[in-house]
Amino acid sequence: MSPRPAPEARRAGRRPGDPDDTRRAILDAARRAFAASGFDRATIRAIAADAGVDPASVMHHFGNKRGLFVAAHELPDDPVALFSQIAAVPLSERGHAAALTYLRLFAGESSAGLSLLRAAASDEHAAATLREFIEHAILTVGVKILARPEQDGELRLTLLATHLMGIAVARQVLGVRPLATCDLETLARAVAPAVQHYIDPPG
Amino acid sequence: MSPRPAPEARRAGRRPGDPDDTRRAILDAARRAFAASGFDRATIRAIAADAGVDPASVMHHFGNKRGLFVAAHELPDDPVALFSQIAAVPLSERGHAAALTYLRLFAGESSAGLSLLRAAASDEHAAATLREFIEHAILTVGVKILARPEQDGELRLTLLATHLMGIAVARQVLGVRPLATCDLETLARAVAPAVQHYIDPPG
DNA sequence: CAGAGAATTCAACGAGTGTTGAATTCGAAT
DNA sequence: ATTCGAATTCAACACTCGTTGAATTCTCTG
Repeated sequence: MSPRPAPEARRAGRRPGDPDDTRRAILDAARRAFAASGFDRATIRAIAADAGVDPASVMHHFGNKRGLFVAAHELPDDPVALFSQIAAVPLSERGHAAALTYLRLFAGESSAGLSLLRAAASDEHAAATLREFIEHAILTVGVKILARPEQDGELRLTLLATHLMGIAVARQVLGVRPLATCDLETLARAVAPAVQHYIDPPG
Repeated sequence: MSPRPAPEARRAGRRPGDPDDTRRAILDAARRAFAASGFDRATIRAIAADAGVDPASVMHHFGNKRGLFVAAHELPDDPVALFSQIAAVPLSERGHAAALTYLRLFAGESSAGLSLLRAAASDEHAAATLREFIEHAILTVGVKILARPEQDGELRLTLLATHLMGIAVARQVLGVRPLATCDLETLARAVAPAVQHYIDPPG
């Protein structure tokens, strides 16, 4: 008899308010889902449900699943600023600073770095994105943090980056102890000497 | 008129020969597929086709997809022997030896280590398997390669292992240069000092 | 040689996925 | 006020995948 439909059913049609709120809610849910489950296992239906939205709305805003993934991984952080921050500290403490900076890049529940890393394991597009970020960052700004850039600098910086990426994988993806139950600060202190070695090799 | 069916059609029924050949062919194809595409994207249909076999035959031999995955990742190598090999060389060269041993663990097109690593990115079972292998190997035999096991030995060994795992990820999953285009020997030489630091820290 | 059981294929089911088109409602420009 | 377009939902399609049950052929034992 009552003219309104089922109490919990949302009718079709545009909602009052800013549509960008919907967009942001979808992106947040997508980042959480991709970081937790990787590209394949994260489903648009689950992301839409988490964002309180219909799956078709996700398609409307981002075209397809890959478009959503790409939009969710546009890095707001400028890598130049990231590395400059390391180069600003004295040479003897750059190992610790670099370790902390890199580890933070992959920490957090909806970290774009972690999400990209997870996806890269089985998706060539994600792997290419991460590869190009690493190579580009190293070639353009990374050498600034080195003590003597002339000799094998590119290789050393790459090893530095992959060392810390490996720690992030073990910590956040595999959950290897004692890494997973260790705060970033003490972890950075333990890694600092090795990282410092890549920045400023003796001899 | 000819009584035989279509030329390329294989009839149902048991084949002459050793059924273990089929089993081995399936396992080989599975290792290739899992290492190349990860657990989710590797399909039983593709594995069966690669092995020249019907998908139902895969189910008959291994029960389900996870059973196939587990069977394809039963490690033939004894981790104890692996680490003893490192402990056998003089202390000053253990960094190089450890690097080479670890990197080989993930090298190769159908490496079980690489395959497990790829799968671990999105599968909790695979992640647990790899985590337990790393933790167990370190706790039981890894400490033998250390110069002084007493102080932070567990953490140092874990960092060593994750360093080299990170290199493997960058090399084989992401394809980061110059790592991907570098042979294992020169790579091991470049990493050796950092690894040595974890085995025998100065001071 | 007869029969049990294993190996193999075939065809199909059922579940889950990304995606689409139509219908509906709101905001903004004219 | 009207109209156009954007946002949103609903229902459904098409596809792929893992898995299953029946039918067929081989091997092995007694």
